[in-house]
Amino acid sequence: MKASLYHYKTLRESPSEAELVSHKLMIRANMIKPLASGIYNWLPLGFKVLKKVENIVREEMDSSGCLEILMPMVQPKDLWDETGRSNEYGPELLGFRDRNDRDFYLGPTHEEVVTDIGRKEIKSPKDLPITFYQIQTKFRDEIRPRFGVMRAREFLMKDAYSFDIDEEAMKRSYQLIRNVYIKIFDRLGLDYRIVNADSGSIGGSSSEEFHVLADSGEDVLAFSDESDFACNVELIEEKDIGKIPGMPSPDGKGTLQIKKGIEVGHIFQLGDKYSKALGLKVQSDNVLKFLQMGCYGIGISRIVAACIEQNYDDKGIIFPKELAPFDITLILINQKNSSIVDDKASAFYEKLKHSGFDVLLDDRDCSPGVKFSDADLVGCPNQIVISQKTLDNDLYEIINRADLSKKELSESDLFAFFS
RNA sequence: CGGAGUGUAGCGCAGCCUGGUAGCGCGCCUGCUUUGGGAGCAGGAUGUCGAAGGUUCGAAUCCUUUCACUCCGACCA
Repeated sequence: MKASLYHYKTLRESPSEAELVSHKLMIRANMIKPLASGIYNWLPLGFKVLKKVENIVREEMDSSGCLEILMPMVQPKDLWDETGRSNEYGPELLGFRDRNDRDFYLGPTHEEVVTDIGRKEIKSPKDLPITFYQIQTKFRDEIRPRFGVMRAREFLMKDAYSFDIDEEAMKRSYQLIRNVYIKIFDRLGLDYRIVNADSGSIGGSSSEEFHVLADSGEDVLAFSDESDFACNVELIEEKDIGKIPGMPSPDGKGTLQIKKGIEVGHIFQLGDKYSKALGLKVQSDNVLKFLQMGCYGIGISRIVAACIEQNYDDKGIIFPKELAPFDITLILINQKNSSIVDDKASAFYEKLKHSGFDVLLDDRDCSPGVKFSDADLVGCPNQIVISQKTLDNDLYEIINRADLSKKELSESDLFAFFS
């Protein structure tokens, strides 16, 4: 992509409403633009990153055998009355009425709809196990949206739902998806923890959350310094929270410490809560059995913000390789007055593209400082400088965004460096 | 919903106290010069001063109402 043709416009100052680092940087990098409280436009650069997260999640879900579907965002209130959640979920449900006086909600989650699909599609134990998932916009009328896309009212989520014949099988499905989640978050390059958590209004017997560790996190996690034990302190009596640091771990291994986390994934063993409420059952061994369900969420848009919370410096975002909007930014110095720089860069750009790299060619007519600053701000992992100086020596200068170290390499060394 | 704050050009802000018809920096447009870490000079465009009502000869400024946005809290797969 040529920067002159891309909507590559950054802000020097962050708007006053932004408080969180990720929110400020996303706005300065022109990734997102607010439309209303908790409702955002995703502009080209931000959308590109969002799609990278989405694609990683999709790839891993697909390869584990989950089946992608797309459920409607608009859901009939009747369905929510069947499970009783139209009351339970409360004012977070944004509803409206159609021209025939039928009530609808904008979907905050899809247990009801997917269970309805289940009772229409799953007729026999032979149809099991099966897991459906979707990547789709959710709407929750949060009491207080904040922190940009971190806690937005409208946001992008991957939600998956497993169906099994009995509890044992359900637990297997749960474990399988738990492992998929581990793969996903490893690939995303995030520092995260899996913690026991409260199931809240989704319900079910047990649930675990995936948290990206960050000081700006809204959740407080307690975990052992020697074992895998970890939990969300929402499970602990408030008066006891202060006593946690230094306490022996409940599993007997190590002592507890506390860190803040951003919840980016949550997996639940739902049991038969929804299958009973909506009558989802099949005949097995001459008896009708309610299906055992699990549900599994990942906050796609939240991950973009959480990733930035974990990867930035005073110059801007430092995207991990898998999420960077571009692999390489080519920075042209004074290309306007040097046709050699211009020609060489164009040829090199094509070559990199053909080698499979996603490259941003910064051919804008502006001073080098602007290009360097913008490249640092949007956080692509590598910058390659092309100037008369480097061309005279037949070298390319490559700058590593993470530590801003510089290296001069010949073209062949450079390709070797990237492969 | 309780508490606090902010709305003035695309962004950041001043002006308001003490009423006199709107300004600064960045950005944007034009031209010339410049080009290795947010360039210089010259010229230029852009505002229903969040909205409505009131007071006044006159309101960005004072009063009332209202809307939006942000922060703290409660809340939150």
